[in-house]
Amino acid sequence: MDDDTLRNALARAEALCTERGVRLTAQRRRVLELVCRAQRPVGAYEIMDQLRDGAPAAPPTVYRALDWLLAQGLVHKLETLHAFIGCTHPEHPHASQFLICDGCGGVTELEDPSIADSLASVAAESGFRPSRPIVEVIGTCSACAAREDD
Amino acid sequence: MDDDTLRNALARAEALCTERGVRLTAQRRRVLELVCRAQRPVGAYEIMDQLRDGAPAAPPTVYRALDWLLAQGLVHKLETLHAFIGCTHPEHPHASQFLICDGCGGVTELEDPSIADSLASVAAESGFRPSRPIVEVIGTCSACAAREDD
DNA sequence: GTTATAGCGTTACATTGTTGCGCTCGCCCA
DNA sequence: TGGGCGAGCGCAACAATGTAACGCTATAAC
Repeated sequence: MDDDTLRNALARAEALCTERGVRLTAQRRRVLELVCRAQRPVGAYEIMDQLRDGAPAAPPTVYRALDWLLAQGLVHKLETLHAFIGCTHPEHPHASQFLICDGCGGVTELEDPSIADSLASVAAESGFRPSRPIVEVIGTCSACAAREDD
Repeated sequence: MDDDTLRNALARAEALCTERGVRLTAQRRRVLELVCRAQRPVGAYEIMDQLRDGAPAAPPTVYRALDWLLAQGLVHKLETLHAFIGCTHPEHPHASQFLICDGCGGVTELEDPSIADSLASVAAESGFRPSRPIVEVIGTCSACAAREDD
């Protein structure tokens, strides 16, 4: 994420929080900035490491910030990687899908209605009420696949 | 899982391994039996606890057995729970989906082609080659929903 | 201003998963 | 038939991730 995009993302987050009447504190903002800047999944302890310069933060501090950012939909957690990534469209609540490349570590966030619909209808058939649908597809991205095919 | 079903599952596993020319050793069988008997997600350390009677097993032993059982498709790992569950139809390779109730902790394994197809086509659009599609839906099962509605 | 509450710091700890090394047992083949 | 080879396992230590509990501080509401 280049500096402009990053500033843009942070500004949007700020606006969203104001609109919602919730507090994007300095800690939360610091963590959000680090997650967004990375443009790849970052672990909680990696965030802590980056925070050592300046005001160091202990695990509970970082996890509290991350939990809050998750609740606000500003970041996502990738369960298979134990890592976090900035949300690409936090304006509305959504059920995302993630394509995770195990070659380069890159992650693509999708928001495909057909998948969400399939999930919802299958769940409905069994009377199940989804609250948090998690879709993480491990595989090889097109760039890495091309490299492998050499 | 009642005793008959369990014995059946173990017998099927045994047959599959013979057919594949791989070794379902005593350790692996013990772990598989514990996972299948539970009928709910069990953690690796929970398995270790159950193994204390008899021959105790250290973490690497249990994880090695679990990794092997995963590779053979005899158990699944639920990433969101850090837990394992017996596969309900290990005969063929498959991409499963899981409905995970956060009320009772019960898990339903599905194998719905519409979801798998949606995932595959969306991945294909971006040139992504899926190797391990993970779908875990957290929510409330019908029984727990009924109880809540009281 | 006073007070209730959300946020944060700190310590200690819990849970989950891994690395490395060496021994043994079963299997293959000369 | 026995020599070697590799898969499997025991063991010790450790790494990574995530939590609990408690009290202080700063912000917001009245």
